[in-house]
Amino acid sequence: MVTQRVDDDQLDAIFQALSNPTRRALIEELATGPANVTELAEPHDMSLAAVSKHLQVLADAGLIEVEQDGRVRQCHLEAAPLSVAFSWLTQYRVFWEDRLDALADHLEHETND
Amino acid sequence: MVTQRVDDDQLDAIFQALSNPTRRALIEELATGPANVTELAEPHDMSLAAVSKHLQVLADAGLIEVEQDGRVRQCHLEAAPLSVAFSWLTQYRVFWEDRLDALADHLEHETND
DNA sequence: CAGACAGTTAACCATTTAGTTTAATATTGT
DNA sequence: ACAATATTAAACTAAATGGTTAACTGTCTG
Repeated sequence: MVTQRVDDDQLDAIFQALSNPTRRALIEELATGPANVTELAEPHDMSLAAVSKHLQVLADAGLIEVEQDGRVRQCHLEAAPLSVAFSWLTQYRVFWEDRLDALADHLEHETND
Repeated sequence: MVTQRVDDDQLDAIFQALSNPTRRALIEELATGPANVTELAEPHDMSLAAVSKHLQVLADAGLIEVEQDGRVRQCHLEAAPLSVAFSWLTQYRVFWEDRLDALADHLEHETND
């Protein structure tokens, strides 16, 4: 098993990038396939410049890659950083699954009152 | 299967809370068991007030619960919000696993140059 | 009761964030 | 060359963040 050395700065950037609904929506859109900036901006109720900045944040966190093709920029999702965030959370998975199981049990035995 | 309806605000708060290294460290500490504010603050190179504010952020995001016992506050980790963040990432798991597999394959075939 | 202890609140400050609008840059089609 | 297209950059603003110190509140103990 590959133990990845993940530094705080990377996790900061990834979670920070994920903490905004517009950026999460952009990720959701990009999960269906690559798209350029104008396409990505279209459904959002803000200026193109604002979306461009959000994409910059995602790119800085490594969550997307942008490649220029003439005058359009094609953006695509990058897998690795999402899995880094996932890995961090996985550390605590056993903990929370136990707790949620316990909660479920508790609620089950409580249904008769 | 339980499809949980998770609103943007909750995900905002959870990912925002996770985007700071001090707060992630606090979660790591609390994963080993409950602790009070003074105990949690001790290893951190900042004022108690600063740690108190970080704990408030975690509590607002639902990531911890605080119960007062005399003059000490015992904090403990809450399972549900971590699993909410996990669930959001899981949506894209198939996507990124495919990508990472493809990358691994690619690197494997590239080792001979 | 006086003082120590545990912690929060308030007021402040510097920096970052999320948005705006208005240029500026590069590319493409006529 | 010219105008349209795609996008970033710059300059600005309001609000949020992460920290400080100092004051305050509540609880325990001698």
